[in-house]
Formats: sequence, structure tokens, C-alpha cells
Amino acid sequence: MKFSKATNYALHTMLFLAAFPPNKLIGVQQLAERQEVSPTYLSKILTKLVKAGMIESTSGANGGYRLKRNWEEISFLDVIHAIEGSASLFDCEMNHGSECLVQKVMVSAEEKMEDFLKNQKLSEIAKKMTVVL
Amino acid sequence: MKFSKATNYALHTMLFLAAFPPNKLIGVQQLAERQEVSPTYLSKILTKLVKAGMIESTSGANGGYRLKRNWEEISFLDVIHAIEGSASLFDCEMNHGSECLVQKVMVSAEEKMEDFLKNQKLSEIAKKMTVVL
DNA sequence: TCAATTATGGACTTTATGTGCCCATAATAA
DNA sequence: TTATTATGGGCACATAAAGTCCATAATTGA
Repeated sequence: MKFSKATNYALHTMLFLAAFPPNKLIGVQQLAERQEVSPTYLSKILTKLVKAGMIESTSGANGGYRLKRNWEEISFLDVIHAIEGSASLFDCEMNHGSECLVQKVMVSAEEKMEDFLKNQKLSEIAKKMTVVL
Repeated sequence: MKFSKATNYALHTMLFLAAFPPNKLIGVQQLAERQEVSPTYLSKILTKLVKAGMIESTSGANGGYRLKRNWEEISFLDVIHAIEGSASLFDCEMNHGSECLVQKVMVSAEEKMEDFLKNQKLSEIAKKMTVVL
């Protein structure tokens, strides 16, 4: 039961882009260097963010990534779901058909965490950060 | 990012024991049959609960497991920590030394979930359950 | 005391997933 | 056209979860 490193990379990348000059493109090379991760691996993660509609990419020389217009409303939870999926953290598997009380409690617990993460907007957190560009 | 099946088995076992006649011992065989899991695997999980001080075991014929005296105060979170450990769900690993804002947000989120689980006492949940002994 | 029963612990296999790399392909700019 | 950059498939490695097998210890009952 751990958040993946991929989620960590995704969150850091999004916050970095939030502090980066808007509309300016930045390549996966530079993003990868900052986080000390291989560009090939990071690019897989970025592709997921593209498909989730959070960032957009441009191929070719001087290409790269940048945030999409609606980025100010993107929350930590959105990023996490884009990388890890949105499935419940707890599967009961027993009690086929009938509802499981354990499951209900666990799902409620998970919702407490998600409600919090839903309110952590990238734009708000980025303001609090000191990013060295 | 998933809770393990082991945690599921542990929670179900604890709730079953809570609905079982107190002081009466029940063997791993019967507990395993209920949950459709192999007795050898379940016994590893039960040993963790014993070491965490939640249940006690007796070897030999007619031996088995039962709750310890303080069981009414045991929460879901206690059981989860006994099985999965108490480490944070999120490790930043970057920003050696300096604090990471992403890490702080994630830890806060985790605490929201844990605060909820801390208040879900086995005794309370067991009351709401219909267990067929 | 002996045999049956039950938990404990070590070592192992299997399976799944995360992490990371390599290379071919597509798209774009100079 | 060539250099650059993203995309995608496939492969390899590491790690952890899930589960098995067997030896050992403890306890009960005959």
C-alpha cells in the first residue's frame, strides 16, 4: 500500500509547469533532469497526463509540454487518478452479491482522503512553492 | 496503490472474533474456511495480530485464537497498521534535506483517512453486523 | 509417556506490478 | 531533408504480495 513513484513524478511535473511561463513549451529532457528520472520513463507518465487532458504536447524541434487552459482547477486528486486510476483502494471479493460492511467503512475512509485531495488545487499549492527555474 | 488482501482477511477475522463467544478458542482451520483462504496463509496473518497484542493464541489440541481483553478499543486503523505497517503512503525521495510541499499535502491527506479509521472501533462495527456463526 | 492436534517460523515458488530501457515510428521545425 | 521531439510497443529487472511446504514447538487427551 504505497503511492507509486510515477504519481510523485506527475505531481512534481504539474507543479513545475504551473510555475513555468505559460504557453512556453518544455521538453521531457529538462523535466527529467530536474527530477533525476530517465526521460523515457517520464515520457510515459506525461503521455498519461496528456490523455487525461491536463497538459498538451507538441512534437518536433522546440516541442515539448505545457499546461492546458483549464489547469488552474486541476486538483491533486485529478493527477493521482490520471496515473493510478480511479478504482477503490479496497476490494472485498467475499460476500458475493451482498454488501460488505468492512468494504463500506474502507470506502468511506478513502473518501475522506479524496475529499481533501480534491480541494488541493495545483494553482493554490504552486503559489506556496518556491521553484527555482 | 491498493490495500492488500491480507488486510482484508485480518479485518474480517477480527470482526468475526468480536461476534464470537468471548474466551472461546477458534482454530485457524475454521477461520480460513469462512474466508475461503488457505489456513497456512491466514496463520501468518494471525501471527501478526498476536504480535500486535490484539489476539492471543493457544497451541495444542482444542487450541486456537481469541481476542485479548482490551479488544473493544481496537480500531480499524490499528488492524491495518498491524498488517501493512505504519509507514507513510507517500515518499518524496527528492529534495534531500529540504522539506517537500507535495509530501506535506500527501501526508495531510493520509491523515484525513487515518483519523476516520481511528474512530471505527471493532466493537461498534461488530454491533452493526449480522454474523452467521 | 505417547500420539494427535494446533500454532510458529523458515524457506521457497508463483504471480503481479512498478520501474526503467531500447528502438521504431510519427510529427514538426529549421 | 535533416534534426528534434513525442508516442508506443516490447522487453528486462526489481520488488512485493500471495500462497505453499515442511520442520518444530506446545498442548491436550488417552
